[in-house]
Amino acid sequence: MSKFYITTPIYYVNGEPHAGHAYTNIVSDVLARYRRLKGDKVYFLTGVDEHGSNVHKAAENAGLAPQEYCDKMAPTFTKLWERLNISNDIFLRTTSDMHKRGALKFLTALYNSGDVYKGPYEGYYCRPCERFFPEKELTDEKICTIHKLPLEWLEEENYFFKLSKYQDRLLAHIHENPQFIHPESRRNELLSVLNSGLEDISISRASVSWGISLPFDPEHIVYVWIEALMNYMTALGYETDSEQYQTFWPADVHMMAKDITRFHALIWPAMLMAVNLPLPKQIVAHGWLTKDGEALSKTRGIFIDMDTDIETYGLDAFRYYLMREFSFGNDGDYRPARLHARYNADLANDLGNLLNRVLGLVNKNFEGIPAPTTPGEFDDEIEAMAQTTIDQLDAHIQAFAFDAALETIWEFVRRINRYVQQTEVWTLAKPETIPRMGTILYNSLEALRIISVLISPFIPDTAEKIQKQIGLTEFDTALEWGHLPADLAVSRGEPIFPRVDIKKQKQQQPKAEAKPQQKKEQKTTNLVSFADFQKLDLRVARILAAEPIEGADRLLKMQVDLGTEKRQVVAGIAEHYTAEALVGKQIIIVANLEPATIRNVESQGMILAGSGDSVVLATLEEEMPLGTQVR
RNA sequence: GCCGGUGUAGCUCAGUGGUAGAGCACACGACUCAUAAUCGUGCUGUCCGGAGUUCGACUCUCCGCACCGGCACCA
Repeated sequence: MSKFYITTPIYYVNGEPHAGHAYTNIVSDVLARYRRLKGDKVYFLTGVDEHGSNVHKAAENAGLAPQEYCDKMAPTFTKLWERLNISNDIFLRTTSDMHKRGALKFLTALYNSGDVYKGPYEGYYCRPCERFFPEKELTDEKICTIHKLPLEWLEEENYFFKLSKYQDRLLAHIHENPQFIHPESRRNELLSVLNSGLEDISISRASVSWGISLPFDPEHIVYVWIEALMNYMTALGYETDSEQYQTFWPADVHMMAKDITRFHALIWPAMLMAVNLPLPKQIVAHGWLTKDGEALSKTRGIFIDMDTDIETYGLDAFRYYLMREFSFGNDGDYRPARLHARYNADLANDLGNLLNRVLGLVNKNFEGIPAPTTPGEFDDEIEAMAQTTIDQLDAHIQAFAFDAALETIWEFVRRINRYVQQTEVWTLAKPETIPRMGTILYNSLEALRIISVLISPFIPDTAEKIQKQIGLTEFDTALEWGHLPADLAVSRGEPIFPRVDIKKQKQQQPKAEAKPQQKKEQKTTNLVSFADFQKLDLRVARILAAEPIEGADRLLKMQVDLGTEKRQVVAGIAEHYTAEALVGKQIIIVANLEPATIRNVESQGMILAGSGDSVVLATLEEEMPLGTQVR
């Protein structure tokens, strides 16, 4: 027996959980359940990240104290995990004492390692850019390449972690442990990041108040990302060096979406190296979900309506679909129509109907499950296939190939349907053949029992339902053929997956179309005086010509007519507008913005556009003379 | 623009240096124990395009196109 510690990220509480979170946790849940099935000692962590300025702001907007806000938000996550049947062993909140104390201990250790140093963070700073210029970008004149303004020499107090020091060790580790980052595409990506060099990272924020103070300098709050990573250890009781911690650290799998691999595969291991602790075994990244081919977007109201689909098809169908249809690691397109197809074809027709037909025959012809007294054709093949299915499943799960894993199980399901068909069991209810009939039905039920065990990590409720109908009172996880006792009283109930016809589904459509989510009110924190506003010179202009800028995906160079003069402007809208589509359009530009050079092209103004998940140019309701002031 | 990946039946995808496969969908047939289920048979493909290596390439090399991801760019 080995141990298996799997973690999901801890999610920011400044928003409701969505389908992406659900996917991460379901995948992790499948792995956790599978390992438990194999007899491993499993610890499964999920939780929420409650600190940092984003949470602070969200609380303010909600008119709550940060802690109050967190207390209100955390249950939206726990409720979802219950709904999705997530079998986590702990739900960690970063405002818990356990976490805070553990974090302090870790930070102290990190500090004592000598790899933390206090600024002064000195560098050339551009105020309009609000950022420091890295060495690489500095010119001899020490001028901001964007604003053409002299850079200021600035010193800011900050704590840093010597990430750069670990570049070689990280490289070596990734090379020596090919499994460390999964899938390989992410691994390659991170190797290329490593090869281009690491810079030290700031681990504290002086301007933030909602968080954990550095134990060695209470004036500073630990940067929320750094704090969050430590949760994987604090959740085990790192602070007290508990038995739990001794048993389970290092983590076997850190599961996450692809966007946060850098923190987990580079920064976190380097931090652990610094304090001389073992590294997690595997960083595993999955892709993002899209919906009917479109990126999810709050503002455009594109989201996955889990509630409706779970209501229509049941939780297990939802879990099954996510695991069966998506190729793990790649982005997956969530399509309710596909869920529907999978539900009817795989769950209702193949599996549900198989159980139903076999139990029907047992009910009609026997008192309880018949004993397998009379071997015959195909029996050995079925039994052998049970074993190969078990073996192949294991290989696929090791490789995170959940789609292949389920496909393998379903090949077996289909084989049993064929077995029933080939043997024509229903014709054997005659005195001379009834023992053979009983044997075939026993074999079919035993196959179904093993199938129920194999699918239990994916669709646990269904697995239980199957065993209940077979007549088992306690869930039997044995994978040995023949474990099913004869004479059990079966209790054939309602079909476990009643077919859902399309009409029904269509009726649900209006509901699914739903409400584009209302944009959360964003409180404007920085008020601007009217005088300041008046400084802006906004004007109506027309685009005369537009062309892409070579070497930049997002930029378009445009000639615009202001009535009195013509200007050249650069705008980052190439991903949303083609050059041709722009010509002739009336738009609004900021006419008195200081010129800037972008990608060696001078921009003498700025075009206004709504800018969120998509980008839409700002125009006037009706055309007006060029040069008209906008205010 | 740089780095990496993908491009195979209507759909989702597997695959091998020797002239292509699975599931779904579709058509026809069988069967009737079962949830209009199941089983069988069949169906369609310029295996992205071009050039090259080879006796022979979908599979290797190069060039190109499209799409996806990472980085840069986003006044």
